[in-house]
Amino acid sequence: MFITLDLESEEPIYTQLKNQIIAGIAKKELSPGEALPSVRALAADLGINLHTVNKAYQQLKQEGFILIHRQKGVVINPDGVPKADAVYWTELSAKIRPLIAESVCKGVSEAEFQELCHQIFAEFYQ
Amino acid sequence: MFITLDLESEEPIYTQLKNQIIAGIAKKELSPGEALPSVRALAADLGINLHTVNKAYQQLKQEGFILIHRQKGVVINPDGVPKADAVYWTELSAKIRPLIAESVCKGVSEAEFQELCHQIFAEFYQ
DNA sequence: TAATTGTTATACTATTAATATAACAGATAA
DNA sequence: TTATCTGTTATATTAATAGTATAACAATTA
Repeated sequence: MFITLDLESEEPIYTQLKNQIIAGIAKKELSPGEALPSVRALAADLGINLHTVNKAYQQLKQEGFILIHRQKGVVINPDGVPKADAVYWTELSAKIRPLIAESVCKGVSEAEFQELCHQIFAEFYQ
Repeated sequence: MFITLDLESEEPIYTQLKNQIIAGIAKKELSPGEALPSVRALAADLGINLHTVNKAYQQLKQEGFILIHRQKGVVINPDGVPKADAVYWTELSAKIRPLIAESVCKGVSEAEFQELCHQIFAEFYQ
């Protein structure tokens, strides 16, 4: 599980970190129960601050991706990630809608959009 | 063309404004060449500051959705919105990828995801 | 001449992102 | 016992962004 950060990006560091861990779980590079580095170890490894890693971990915990034991450390949720519920579908729609609106304006067909999504799904099913 | 803002939202006001104008173009509620309110008029109408509207307009201009004539006002691009190019496809992928990664983690199948996209596309082709 | 247009400039408040230290409490290893 | 490591909490600072508030400018139009 490699993590690469773009410190010049407009995307906050903690968001990049969150998304890469989520991608790692989706690609099964990270398995349920598997340990993640401590906040201090990962911060040192990535050359960033302890609190930036902690912010990413706290949000991942809040969303059910990981568990944090006070003295044992951080692990990928052994029970798996909570399944999509109605709230998640609503939030997902709200995130995708502006992307589709812009695509429609720019002449992207539904088939082209679906093909792009298909290719991205394939990245997670290797 | 109705615009509704959620001043409590974490989404910046100028972003909400941008997205609703883009959605208006996608739904053909706004046609090429059609005039938009002046920055002052729209700001007064929405109860927000002139500069917030101006920021949205400037970004829409930068991305080719609208034209701004110094004394004539603001119009939807009469030549239509620039078609998707390689850069746009790359940016679109980067925005969709984390959404798909999270969906995969939460047990959403590709078919379910595609169906959601299909329904959203349908909103723009009524 | 007066009003309206986009534009620019300055200033201020509030929030967020990121960093820097420091300390605490509980568990574990020497 | 002591030292170390864990997540956690607290405080402080810097930088950037979002939003607002005025004010003024230049060009067009009524």
